[in-house]
Amino acid sequence: MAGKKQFDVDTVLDAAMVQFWRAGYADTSLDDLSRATGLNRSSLYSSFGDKDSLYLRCLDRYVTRYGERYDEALSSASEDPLRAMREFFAVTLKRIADPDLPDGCLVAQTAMAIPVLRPDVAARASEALGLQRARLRTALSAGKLADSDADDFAVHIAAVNQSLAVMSRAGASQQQLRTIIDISMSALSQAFHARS
Amino acid sequence: MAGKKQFDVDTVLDAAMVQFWRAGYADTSLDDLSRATGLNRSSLYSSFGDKDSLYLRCLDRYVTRYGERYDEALSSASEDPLRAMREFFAVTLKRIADPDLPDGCLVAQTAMAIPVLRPDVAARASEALGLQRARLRTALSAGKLADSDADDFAVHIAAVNQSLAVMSRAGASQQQLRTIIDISMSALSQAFHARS
DNA sequence: ACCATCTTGGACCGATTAGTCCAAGATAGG
DNA sequence: CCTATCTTGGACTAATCGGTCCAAGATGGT
Repeated sequence: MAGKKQFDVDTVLDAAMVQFWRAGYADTSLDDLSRATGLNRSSLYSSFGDKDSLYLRCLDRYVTRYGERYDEALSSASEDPLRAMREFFAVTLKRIADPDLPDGCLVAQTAMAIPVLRPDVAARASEALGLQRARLRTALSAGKLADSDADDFAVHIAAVNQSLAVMSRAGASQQQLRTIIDISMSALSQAFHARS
Repeated sequence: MAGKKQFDVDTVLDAAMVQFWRAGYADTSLDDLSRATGLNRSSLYSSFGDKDSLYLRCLDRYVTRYGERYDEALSSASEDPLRAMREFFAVTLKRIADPDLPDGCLVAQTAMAIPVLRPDVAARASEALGLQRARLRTALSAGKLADSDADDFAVHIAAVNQSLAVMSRAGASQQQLRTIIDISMSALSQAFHARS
């Protein structure tokens, strides 16, 4: 042991994640990462491997961090599924409203780049969307929605959630994003009332 | 007057458009464009200007081409707005199902890259989404939906349409895309029945 | 048939890319 | 305090980037 790391790994990963999130994989150079993290190329390589490895780590970090928040939002689904779903969307809205974070979504960003990404990175993005769908389906089932409806709404809500990423990038207002969500919520509400 | 162009401009623009659409702006090099179009760099430059100009032209081409199809789909809105809206989505579904075209959507692709694009290119993508919203609002109003509902559904449907781009990139099936649409259609159907 | 003019292919440029390497400095154990 | 070991900054490489240039060839008006 000698020569102590002169930076905090979590802080650096957050900075790299934000950089990738804002500019995407292709438009983020190692110089950009170096500038964003305050580390130079050598330290970046010795600590995190090459650009792909670092990207994968940032993507996992993103998926885990917001995955936890989505899980938490959905935790009350068995008692009040509509409220749980509103809280699910609130996680995304809050993230978009945060001025310290980029608009959009790192998973959506990655998904759009799938044709030019390394297969393993592309797979990770697809997995993340699959996980999101599974999360939603479980919550909707717990909220007593019929299985087939739960499947359908899980897909729909995951998609609408991704649409917020695109629309926010294009400058949609928080009000508009809420409108997008409200209409899906009204459909979900109908489905709950229709069941009996 | 002399030296005739040895290629068809429309064919070349289509090839360039597909290339940008599939790989995005940053991941498309001039060599890629040269390969995709069969033209070499000199001809590309002399005919279409630099990379940004060509991109803008491809984006306009995309917006115009599919804009016309969306308009046509919505043309029956005053008689049967629900059918018109289904046909609107059918334009997107058909495009995604076409094996000769990339998944996703060039406008969504562009929107996701807005933070790193030249301001005028970014503006064009936002305009395209605004145009889409306006198109939908007009159709819904013509279909006798209350103005406030027409505004809301226009935003929602434009967003859901973009979500199909993200989901198709991540490998969603036609069946899943249809499910996403159907739930929005059920909400729209409700709104029409609720009016009186 | 000639020639002015346009298109074309390929060589070329400086800048930037991802990734490597190593000498110099910092650190902690003994 | 000494030294073995780790981190760090910057120089470096080969490849690729967007963009330019020009000689050679093709074309159409006269």
